[in-house]
Amino acid sequence: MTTREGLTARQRILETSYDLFSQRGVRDVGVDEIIARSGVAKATLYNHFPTKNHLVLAFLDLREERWTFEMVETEARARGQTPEEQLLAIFDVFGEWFRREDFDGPAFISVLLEMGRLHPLGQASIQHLENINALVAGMAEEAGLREPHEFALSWHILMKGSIIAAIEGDTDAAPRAKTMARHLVEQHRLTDARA
Amino acid sequence: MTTREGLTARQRILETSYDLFSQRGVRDVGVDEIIARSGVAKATLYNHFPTKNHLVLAFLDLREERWTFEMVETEARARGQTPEEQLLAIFDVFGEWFRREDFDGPAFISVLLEMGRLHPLGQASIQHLENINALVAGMAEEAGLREPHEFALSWHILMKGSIIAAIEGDTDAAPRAKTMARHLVEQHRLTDARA
DNA sequence: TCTAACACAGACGGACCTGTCTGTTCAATA
DNA sequence: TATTGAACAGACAGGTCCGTCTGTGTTAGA
Repeated sequence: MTTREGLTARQRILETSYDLFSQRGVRDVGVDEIIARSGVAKATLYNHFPTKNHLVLAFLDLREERWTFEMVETEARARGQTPEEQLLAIFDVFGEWFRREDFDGPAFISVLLEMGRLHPLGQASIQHLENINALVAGMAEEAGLREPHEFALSWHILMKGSIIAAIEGDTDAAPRAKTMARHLVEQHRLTDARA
Repeated sequence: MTTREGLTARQRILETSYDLFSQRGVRDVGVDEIIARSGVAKATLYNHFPTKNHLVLAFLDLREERWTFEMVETEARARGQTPEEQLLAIFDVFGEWFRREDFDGPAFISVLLEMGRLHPLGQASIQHLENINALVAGMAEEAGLREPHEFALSWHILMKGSIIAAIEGDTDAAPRAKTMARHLVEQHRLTDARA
């Protein structure tokens, strides 16, 4: 089952796909390149993933696990003492992500724009984006903010906008978004008077 | 030079490309489809545009003319009495754009994500996005806001974020962004006390 | 030792892509 | 009328892509 490096063929395929898809997009990377790079036979790939679309779906799931949950949620929760601070820490995590030399860009948004919202992969991406929304809404609820769902939708605009800005080259997109995010939190605090 | 419908071959090619590229992205549409749809010979297309990339560049220029200037700038300026109102009116224009049945999504961001920031088409898209930034900065200057360039970068985050949210399905992304935009304006007003 | 499951290697078909090429038609102009 | 430039029509080459297929090797367990 396992070969050199202690990874199964399926794992090697998925790891290679993760790297290539993240860096260059799902349309620019063909199965032949994935096969060559992961040192796997074509039949093996198609044994584990019936079509390329299935492989992309597996990639998106893995992306959610690593990016949404391990990088964004776990890191943000670890950096803040209070739920409010944890929310704001998302943009500190973003700031470091934006500056990494291997900054890979937004997988869900890229797939959504590449494939369109009607395509199955676009639909899957929308679902993953909604999961991010639910995550933010949950943290807003923990922070005792009012209208956590509406809050999350606005918050997510800041997240997505700052990511695109970072790709464009704005290296300070994260602190910029964080400032706006702070005002949004203030607007949603129950104890605060409404503007 | 001109044929039926009074359009030159070049114009027909560009109009067809505009519709197809806007709706489905530059990677999903091949030159054969553009030829068939615009009723033009292949040699004619390659007479006017040396490569497909040249055609995409012409599309991006046309997009800037129609979307950035005619739709966003002109409409926003027409709807507001004061420069501040004109800035905020951008999100009213967005609100109507998002709800149009032929809402076509963000061309510059899509091409940037599809091709990558190093590709010539990605570079061209970044340039067009920076032109939007300059436009916003100019309007901020007219409104007498402090730090118009920094303001524009934050403002643009709201624009881009709301567009992605709209594609995702958030039909109220525009008013949501407008609320945050209003607070951003307040933060940059000279006459206002800082927080 | 034999067998069954898995993985490797790579050819192949059919569809698509971009860009080039040949040849024809048509309209304006000299 | 003759010519010239532009566009039409479509075959074609060279490449890529996805997915199928055949055949070989390797490993684990009965």
